[in-house]
Amino acid sequence: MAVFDTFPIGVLSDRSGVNIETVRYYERAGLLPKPARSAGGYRLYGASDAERLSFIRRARDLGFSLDEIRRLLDLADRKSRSCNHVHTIAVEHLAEIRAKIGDLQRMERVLAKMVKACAQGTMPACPLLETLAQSR
Amino acid sequence: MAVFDTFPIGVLSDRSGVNIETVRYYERAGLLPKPARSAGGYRLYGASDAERLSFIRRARDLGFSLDEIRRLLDLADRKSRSCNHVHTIAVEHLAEIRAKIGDLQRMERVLAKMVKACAQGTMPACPLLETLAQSR
DNA sequence: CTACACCCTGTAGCGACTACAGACGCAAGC
DNA sequence: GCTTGCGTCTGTAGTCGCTACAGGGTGTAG
Repeated sequence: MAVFDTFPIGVLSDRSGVNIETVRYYERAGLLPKPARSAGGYRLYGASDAERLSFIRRARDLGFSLDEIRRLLDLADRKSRSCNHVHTIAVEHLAEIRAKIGDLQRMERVLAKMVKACAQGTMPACPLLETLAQSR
Repeated sequence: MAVFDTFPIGVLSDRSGVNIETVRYYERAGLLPKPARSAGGYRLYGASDAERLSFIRRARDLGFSLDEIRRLLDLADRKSRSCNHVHTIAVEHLAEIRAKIGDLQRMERVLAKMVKACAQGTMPACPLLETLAQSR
């Protein structure tokens, strides 16, 4: 019968799409539990580790910081799954994302205006540099 | 008559709104020239340094990397003010900003949907955590 | 038995700062 | 002239989220 099938770090890396070095980094950072080891000292992972790592990767893709993810994992681990806490973290994070979008859009507007004003030819003075040089 | 009036780093910091430590960092990073020194070894700055630092700060506010700023300053210093180069740097940077905005907007959509699906009450299972845990 | 891919630890690097520790400079008050 | 107290100096280490080695050990297929 199939016992717990375990796999080394390279397989985990391939399955989850997370770099080997990053996996070890997550372990050091306390996001992944310390895995079992083979006789020779190799890390041995199981299916639950792959799941956890996938969770981390998806949360990273959504822009959560490792600290936020740590808190999410804690909530999941403790099964004190008070949806409240999770909801709070997500809402705060959403606000951060929206603020960043706003900042970038403001930058975009200013830059686009500058670029438009700057003729691409070679000119005695560059309006782009001058715009930046002006004191406000 | 007023000779070159110079001022120490703290005044430069106040005038430009750039942290003292950051000013020294910019010097190490080659963005600011090495300033004159007082008999006691204090850095002595002049008006042109304040201008240069303000240029850097405004460019940073627009999201230019220090490397991009170094290139912009080089162009300005050499007076080989080929507007072409400056324009190219700005256009590339604008594309980066737009890409970032796109990424963040995608994150926002996914997160907002998740948050909406998650009732704020205390539930046995949290739809938010589950959404993240699902394999795709 | 050898070759080779894989894995191990530990350390250093990135970018753009920020935060010290421990020493020195400088101006004003007494 | 001496003390007080702030400003400044250098050098180093920390932050975040990785990534990239060096220099060794492990596991396995031919």
